[in-house]
Amino acid sequence: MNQPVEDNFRQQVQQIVAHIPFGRVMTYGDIAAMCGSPRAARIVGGIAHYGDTKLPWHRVVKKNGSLAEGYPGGIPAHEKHLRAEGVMFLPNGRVNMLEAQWRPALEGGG
DNA sequence: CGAGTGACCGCAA
DNA sequence: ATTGCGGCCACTC
Repeated sequence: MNQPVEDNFRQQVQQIVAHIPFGRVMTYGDIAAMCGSPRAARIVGGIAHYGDTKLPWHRVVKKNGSLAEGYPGGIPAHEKHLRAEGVMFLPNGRVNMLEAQWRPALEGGG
């Protein structure tokens, strides 16, 4: 249960992002924190740009619920992809962090 | 190997 | 709600 992935930061990021369930979203800061560096939020974004582009990065949003700007296609595209998964959006153009934000800790408690 | 960069975050006015 | 500034850490050229 304890893989030596501690040396691979992006390995974890990609791992987590690849485990984000359908119709859910995660924040850069949270993902970074899960990797051990809560201050590496921007690095998570960087990995999204340099790392494996085959991952569902569109399920990753900012802490305030807004979408990423450097997304391939722009926020308009990022939004569409999320909406395509059933993610609810607010009238201000942000994601409903109350329903979409994924909570891995609740997956085992319900 | 060295220096710069970035799909961010938090605080203050 | 908006604007301005620093920090932080891994990745790339």
